[in-house]
Amino acid sequence: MSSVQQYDVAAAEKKWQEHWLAAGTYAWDDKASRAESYIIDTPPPTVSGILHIGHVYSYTQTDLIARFQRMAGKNVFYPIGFDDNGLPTERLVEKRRNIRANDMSREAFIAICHEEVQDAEADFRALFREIALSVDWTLEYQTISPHSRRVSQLSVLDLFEKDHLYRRPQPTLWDPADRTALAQAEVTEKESPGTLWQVAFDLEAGGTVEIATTRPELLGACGALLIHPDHPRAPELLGKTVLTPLFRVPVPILGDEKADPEKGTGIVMCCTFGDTTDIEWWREHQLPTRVILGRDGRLGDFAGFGATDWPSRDLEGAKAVIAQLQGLKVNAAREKTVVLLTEDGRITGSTAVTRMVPCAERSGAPLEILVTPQWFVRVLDKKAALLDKGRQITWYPEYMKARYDGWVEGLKWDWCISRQRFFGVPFPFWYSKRAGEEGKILAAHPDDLPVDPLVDAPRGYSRNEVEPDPDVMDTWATSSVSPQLNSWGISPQHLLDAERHARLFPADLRPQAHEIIRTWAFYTIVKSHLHQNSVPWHNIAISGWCLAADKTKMSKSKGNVVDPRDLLKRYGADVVRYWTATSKLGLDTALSEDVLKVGKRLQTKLWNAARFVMLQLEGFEGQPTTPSQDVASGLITETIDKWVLSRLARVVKIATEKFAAYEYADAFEAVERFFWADLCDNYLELVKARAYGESGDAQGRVSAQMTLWHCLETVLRLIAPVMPHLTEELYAAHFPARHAALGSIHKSGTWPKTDEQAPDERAERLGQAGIQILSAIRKVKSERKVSIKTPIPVLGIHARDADALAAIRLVIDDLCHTVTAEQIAWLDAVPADGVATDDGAFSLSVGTALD
RNA sequence: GGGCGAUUAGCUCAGCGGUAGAGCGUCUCGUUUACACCGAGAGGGUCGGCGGUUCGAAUCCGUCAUCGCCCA
Repeated sequence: MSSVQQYDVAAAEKKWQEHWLAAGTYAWDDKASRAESYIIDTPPPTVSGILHIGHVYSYTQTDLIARFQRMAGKNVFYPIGFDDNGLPTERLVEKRRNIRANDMSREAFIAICHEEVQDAEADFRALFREIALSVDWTLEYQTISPHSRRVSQLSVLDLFEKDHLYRRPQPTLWDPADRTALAQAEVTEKESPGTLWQVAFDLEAGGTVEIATTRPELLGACGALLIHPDHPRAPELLGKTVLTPLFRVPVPILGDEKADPEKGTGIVMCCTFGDTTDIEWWREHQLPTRVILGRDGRLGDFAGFGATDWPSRDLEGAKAVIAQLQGLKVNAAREKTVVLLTEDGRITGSTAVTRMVPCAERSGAPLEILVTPQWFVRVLDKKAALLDKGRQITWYPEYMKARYDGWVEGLKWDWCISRQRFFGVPFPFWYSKRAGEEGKILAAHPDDLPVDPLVDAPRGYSRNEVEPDPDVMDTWATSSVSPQLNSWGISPQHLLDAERHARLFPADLRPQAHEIIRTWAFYTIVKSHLHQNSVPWHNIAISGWCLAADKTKMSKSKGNVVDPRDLLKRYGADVVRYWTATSKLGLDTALSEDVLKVGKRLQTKLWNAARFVMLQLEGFEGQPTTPSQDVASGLITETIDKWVLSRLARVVKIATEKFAAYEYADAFEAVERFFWADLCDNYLELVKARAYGESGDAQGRVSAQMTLWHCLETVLRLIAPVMPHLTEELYAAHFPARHAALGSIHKSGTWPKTDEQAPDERAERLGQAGIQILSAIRKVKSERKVSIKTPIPVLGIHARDADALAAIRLVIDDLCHTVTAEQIAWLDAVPADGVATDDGAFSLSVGTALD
């Protein structure tokens, strides 16, 4: 028994964190079979983000599951990685160091990125250790490490070999601010005020056609007008040719049902490229490509303008217009074009409208669609298979799968994975400059990976015979291979460690925040499908967001951001973990001081209850086995003892089932209720007489001690996933021999077995009689405003029937001490002043002593 | 505009076909030898509105409203 009266949270948490790290408590056993293992594919956090309480929330949720699985006997593979690649890091570095990547050499910039990443990683590592994530730190990985680069490059090689990857110039989402191609998943639609202009085009044969557009600056890129076949003017206009205003380029009027007859004038122009519909029309009607926008988001030199596929009937006039637009950013070009159109008398009307503008999620800049050569992963032709993979994964909560399905069904673009950036994994490709095979794609040999095409050369070629691929991979392209990276195997064709791969792939669990289902979860499913025709994981657990106390998103501008390190300093890790354990998967949760305070109280309560139990066990020399065995062998004899052990058995069963179904909040709630209500408020009170040994009932005392021992020992294990430090501290202090044998309460196999003990319905029914009377007397004494210790000289009890009488006789000795009844009178009739118990089984008379 | 969540006691949330639950807060009481970061008791809700199915609905269906998210 520890003589310490107060639990020193900070000291204990630090002590055990250091111990676990040094002892390798959470080490994965690389000899464990697949069946004995539980594999977690932890998504590596992007280290360029700030440390957020949301990290604590979601990563702790994963840890609760990991700890349960480990204690339940699994060999848990629980790695953590850091995703440091990519644009987010570049932007952070540029901001922090006040530099521009373009102002220095690529090597110098990348070196700075590496430095910044070290600091950010250290912060995350410290936080994750402070909240006691039970990760195996020897498995830590970085997406910039040589192994990660090797696997990422192997991934694209495998896709390339299987023809799932292609590179060609085609319309691609383009972020003019960061000057890079983007994928559909990185687009966010923003509402923006705009104007729908009506612009009059001259029909070649005479007359005019009014079209409606919000983007008149693209007029020079117009390739056709589209009209719905049911439009009133369709019969008259279809097949005719118009001349674009200002540029005087002849374009056809085509019929298409995607032209909304209700919108604007019902006639629209198709340009290179205003939106995705333009691309569809361009493909379907084989329209010419007319490039007027540059990569910097400014109007360019209209290269090719005036040639046969882009002729003008007024070349000089058009060139004068071009000269005025060239170099202008899109918005300025729009204003200028409107001025020119107005001067030319072409604007016949305008309406203020709200447009949905596709913007880059990162930079916020409005996106353009440019034709650039990029690497694309074929996904559009695989929707059915990807939906099928989604069905093979169990989603927690189940309704989150709809987000995945909706995303897959709505895909419009193949997945563009090249980025025109610096800090990322380069593509292992070169383009031949040899005569006769110019432009031929040369892939690196798998054994040579990782390669830097700017430095290395493909086998059989010298550096000056090849042109390196200049781009780097999208950060998702590299972070979506974590299941392959950790299992050392990309595909049956590319296994780096076949045995390890068989043991680790697919994973059992993927934790994931809900807003990145369409990116991270989706891409990871794509990769495993294309590489291995497999799901990457069997289960995916979706976590919600941590909101501020006012239930809004935390944001710097609102000033309601909570630094997780402050929270940890104030409450300690176990209490913060408790807060996490009270909310369910998938749901957003508000940070709540109330809940944290309850966690703090639970911590103290457990500490005190453990002290009390150990006081009663001083000098106890019994050798407890399991509750049911100790009952069977006659060591545990008293009804109240069997009652609490049965309640305990029930809780073990519920907690085990709920935890296994990822319902850790329900699991822990059951544990907490048992501990506080059944064990502390009722059992510990009822058992005191025997535990103190004052009655001289030696066997009754042994039974009490055995029971107390089992209750505490089991409860500590049940609470261990949520409060790992406190339970380890108490287990080590109160069960030193067991603790020494195990090394830690958190080791594999320490979860209470449901077959160690079974609920005993008879004991529960009998014990319930005592609880009923206890409760009724507490009520009487409370109503009469007297202490529970105020003696009742004669407690009269009338039982409804023989069963009730038999039940109450079994617990009456324990009960008398608790309610301070000095004598019992068994009544044959319901007493006149009787107080009935809630279940009506008994009627009690306390006499006049309490009045 | 489509989809998905949420809407239950003052607050935070659980329950998801069979007589409304927990914790916090409130009120009353209690120095009971583990714990006042405690214990006992009390009060508090026509389960967002309206329809429907059912012997019976917070729970299933429809619809509307408000909030949030995802996607157009």
